[in-house]
Amino acid sequence: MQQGDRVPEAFEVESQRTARRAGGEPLGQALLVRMRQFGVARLGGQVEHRARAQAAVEVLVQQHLRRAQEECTRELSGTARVRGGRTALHGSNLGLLRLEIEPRRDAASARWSRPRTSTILCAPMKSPIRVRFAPSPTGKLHVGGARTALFNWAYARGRGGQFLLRIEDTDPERSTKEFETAILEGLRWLGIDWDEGPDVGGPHAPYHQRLRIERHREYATRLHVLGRSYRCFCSRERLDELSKAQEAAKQRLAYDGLCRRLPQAESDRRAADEPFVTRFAVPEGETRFFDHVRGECVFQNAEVEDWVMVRSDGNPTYNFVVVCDDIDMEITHVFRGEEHLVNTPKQVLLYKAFEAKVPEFGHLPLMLGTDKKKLSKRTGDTALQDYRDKGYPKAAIVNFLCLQGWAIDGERVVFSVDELVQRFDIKDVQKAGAIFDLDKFVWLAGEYIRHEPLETLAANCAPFVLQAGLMSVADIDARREWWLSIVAAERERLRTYADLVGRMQYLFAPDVDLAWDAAGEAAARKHENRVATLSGFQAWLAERAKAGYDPVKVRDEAKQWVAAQGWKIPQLFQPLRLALSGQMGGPDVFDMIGWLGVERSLARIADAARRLL
RNA sequence: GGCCCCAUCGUCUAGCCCGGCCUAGGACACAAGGUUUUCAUCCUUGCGACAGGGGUUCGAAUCCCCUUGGGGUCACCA
Repeated sequence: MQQGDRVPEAFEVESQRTARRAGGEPLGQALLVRMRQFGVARLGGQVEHRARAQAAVEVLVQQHLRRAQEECTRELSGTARVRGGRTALHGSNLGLLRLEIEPRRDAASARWSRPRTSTILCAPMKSPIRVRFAPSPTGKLHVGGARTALFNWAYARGRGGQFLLRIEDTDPERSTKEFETAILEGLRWLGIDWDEGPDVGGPHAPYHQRLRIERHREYATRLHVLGRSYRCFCSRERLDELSKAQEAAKQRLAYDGLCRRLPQAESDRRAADEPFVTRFAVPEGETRFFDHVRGECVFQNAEVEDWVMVRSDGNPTYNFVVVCDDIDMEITHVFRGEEHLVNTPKQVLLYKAFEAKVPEFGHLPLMLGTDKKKLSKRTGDTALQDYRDKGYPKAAIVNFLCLQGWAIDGERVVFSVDELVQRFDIKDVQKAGAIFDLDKFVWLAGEYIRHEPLETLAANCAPFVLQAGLMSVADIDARREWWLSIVAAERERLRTYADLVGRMQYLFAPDVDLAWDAAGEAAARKHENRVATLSGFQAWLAERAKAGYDPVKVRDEAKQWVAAQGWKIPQLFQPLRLALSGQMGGPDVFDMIGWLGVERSLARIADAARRLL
């Protein structure tokens, strides 16, 4: 698992939730659970909340036992029961937990293990889990990136770890401050916060990769001194020819290592007046690493080329700096998109060259377009901003993004961010790529809208109505009741906040020659006596409204009146709906009359009667 | 093409690691019906999958192998 060659000294900590998410309840001292039984493994964990301690510890122990089993199948087999978990958490810094390990059969020897008990020592500690999201400000925040950030964040928050943000702006050509700001803003909008980052600082500042260049150079020098890298003087031309020849010979495309064989003296001499890049000298053998999504991964080093570490202009490349920064920032878990899987052996080799602890990885499945290829602009909106601008509720976006590659339990679809944090585990993410299911996204957005408190919904819709120029802030304030009743009536038809604009546009249109949609007009025209009913109703309403207009009363009376005329309900209502709104569907027509006012309604009915002849 | 990854309803997924509770569960979409002044919501029902082939086993969606299919990646970009 961990390099496949040793059992880690202590496992990374798992915890229930961070203090800040504990819903205002008082928290106990953060405790580390350390177990030293079984002769082979120590299991670590962190527990925070007293009331939850028992359950938390139990979960931890189960999880860690399971991992320990994978780690050393022969030595360890069993499930643990935790007793007396509370004793560990009486506000003291130290505590003891007793474990009972049930007997279990060892598959290899077919022998039963002895039932055992074990004691765990608990001591406070800083959570060692540190994850990061490292976007490159060369474009808007991609929804896939947003999901990666979300998973990293949830992982950290769910177990008392730290989440940091680092801006990978080492490509000066394409990086812009605007994109950087937009990305930060987008993440924050989603509800993601970071413990360390470019704007909030932190003990490992700076968090702009570009500003860490001196540090990167130190690392590069160190590697050079170690003899793990070498200068390469090969010209572009030679490299081009090389790959052309390799392609023709159907060989793999890779640097052939010519300069690796250069004597040191010659390399030093040529370095004085010739341009060169620095390549990493990939050793022989194979490289293993643990991936929480895919399990143990093995790559043959022979397949990894001597990649360029430092460019001819002296700037290090991505694969190099990402490792330097992750080492410096003490990153313990690297969760990122699957496209980075093939970069991983290069990076692992670097960690080893620096004799640094290799983090655990987790390569998230790609988000696919309808063409089953990596989600691109060709097959739909890819930027988080696009969905935000279209008025998708952010909780729906978060929820939906998580659903791409992860499921809370297979039954439930709608869940909150809190639940995500509580339940998310990297090991539960799907290995296969997920096609971005827009239909489901739209449905989910509607689901959130339908459950939002009315005031909140109205506030969320308002910017779109404002932007469309339908109303001003002053209008909304002045006609608050009116505005809210419209939102309330339309909500079940909304899938995005922006949908409201189209739904209520008719209220602001002129009363003559209102735009009609085809389906609505067709529905109205299929009634032979449409003009008669409309005109009849117009007269009735004009008369009736003299006594004041109350939708509830008028609705009842109108229905009776329609029945008395011997008409069928749709004969009046379909043309009437068209007359008022120009649309086929919509809220109750008497509500519409209320919103429009009797005066304007009568005008529209008269106009429709004329147009429907 | 080399290397790597993946494979359950049309789509998102549960189950797979630790084989029997699976005549494979949920959700979206679709279809039918009900409620309704329409649209929508809501409710009920239906349709619908373990890629194929070999093993291992008393038993495989679950473990192993092969085939097929899909994807990723092969920059002095991140």
